[in-house]
Amino acid sequence: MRDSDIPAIRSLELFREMSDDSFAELVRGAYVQNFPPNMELIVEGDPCDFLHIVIDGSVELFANWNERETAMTILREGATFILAAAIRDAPNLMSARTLERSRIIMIPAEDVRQVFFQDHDFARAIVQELAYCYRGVIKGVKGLKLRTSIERLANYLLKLQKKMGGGNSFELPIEKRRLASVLGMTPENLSRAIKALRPYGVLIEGQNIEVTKLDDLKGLAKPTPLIDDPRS
Amino acid sequence: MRDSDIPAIRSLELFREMSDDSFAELVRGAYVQNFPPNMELIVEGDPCDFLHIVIDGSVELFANWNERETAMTILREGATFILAAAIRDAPNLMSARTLERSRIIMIPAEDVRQVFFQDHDFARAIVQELAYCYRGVIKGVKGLKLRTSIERLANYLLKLQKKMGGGNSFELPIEKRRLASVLGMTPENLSRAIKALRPYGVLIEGQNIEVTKLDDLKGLAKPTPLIDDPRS
DNA sequence: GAGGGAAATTGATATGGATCAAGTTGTTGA
DNA sequence: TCAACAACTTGATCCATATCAATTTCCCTC
Repeated sequence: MRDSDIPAIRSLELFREMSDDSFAELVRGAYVQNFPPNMELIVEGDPCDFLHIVIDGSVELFANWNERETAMTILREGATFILAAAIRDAPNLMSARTLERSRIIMIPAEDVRQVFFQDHDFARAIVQELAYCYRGVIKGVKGLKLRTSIERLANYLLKLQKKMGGGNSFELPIEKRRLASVLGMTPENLSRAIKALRPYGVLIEGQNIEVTKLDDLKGLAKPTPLIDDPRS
Repeated sequence: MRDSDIPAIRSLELFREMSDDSFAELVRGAYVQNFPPNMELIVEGDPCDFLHIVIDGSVELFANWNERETAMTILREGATFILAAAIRDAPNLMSARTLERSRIIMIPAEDVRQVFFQDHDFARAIVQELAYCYRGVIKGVKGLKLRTSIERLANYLLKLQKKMGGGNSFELPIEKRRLASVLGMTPENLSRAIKALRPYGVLIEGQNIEVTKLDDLKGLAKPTPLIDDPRS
């Protein structure tokens, strides 16, 4: 690991409050690596040896069953993954691949469990992070079971629009076929869903998104913090 | 709380390893109560004041959006709920209602956070429990996104059969309409799915289930520990 | 700047699952 | 014991979404 990485890591929520000693111990055993796009970092079913953290780039978590595949989520800088498996010393439930050139920290799961006991603040941070992830998945299930695919798309766009600063023009950060999979639909259907949002002021051309009639879109999407606010 | 409740609580995984002092502190502030069937224990969106644990009976976690409702899961003795919300001091993402007469412990969330810091073993148990719940939800999402409703039903039956001792005759522990909702389908569709499993040796009449050709059913269900094993 | 390959779109069609409308069975409580 | 109500089932139909096939667009590489 380069020394220049350390401040960025230290400033992550997971490590911000812990003691210098504990942090040093975690860093000692950690690897930081650059991966090319489309690199499989971990495979579903394999034992979990490292807690991973995305420093830069993006990573797709996905799962397979019976020849089928689905994207579970897309992670960006600051996100941790495989925390639950690392804590339980259990096999990974999801695979992970980079979507672009990405920089990843890998901390031995054993070290994480170790430092968890030594450092109250780290323990608190871990449990907060885990609870945060849990709630994120619950929100995802609620979206899947309670909404149609068009409603999910509409809410995704609203969330993205907010994240991108609230303007009415912004960029789609991922390929459409991956977005389709995350939202639980086929690429073909996403295309049609996009067209179906035209009357609500949504225009998507390539990666460019324009959202004019925000209120109309909200009227369709009916966003609620209990599904759509990642904090909360 | 009755003194006679204490041993049962102490023997739960969450409290088994902790010190007597810490346990006493938790118990001091806790309530144990019997609730009638169909009682709303908590409401989605409300602040979370208590960690709940089912001692006896069963509880349905469910969620609503836009006039629609879905069952997220059914909990039985030993299960905790609203742990993540309690830890994050965040609003409940799900509502809960009893399905039958049930006995529930309620521990003030504040006490849980307090004792988390005092007692390493409790902290470890909390984090294990939370990671367990997280992985449970992930498995649920995988089932929802990767399987058809008939495949979900088939896997549900295989899991239940195993849980009930492995015989080829056992009872459905919940109403079909709730099972339908948990599995992400309508009651009408569950009826048809049940009929569609006849050729695979499944016969369900009322609450009675008979599973003859296990191998055929497994051939259809293709169970995997990465979705269907609650431990793992 | 042309060629090739992947991604995206479009149209046609199939299908899983939802909805609606009766029935039927089952349960409960007076 | 029976009335009343809820749960379940069944059939008919509808709708959302998947699938299949054919282009078209985009992007990357040479």
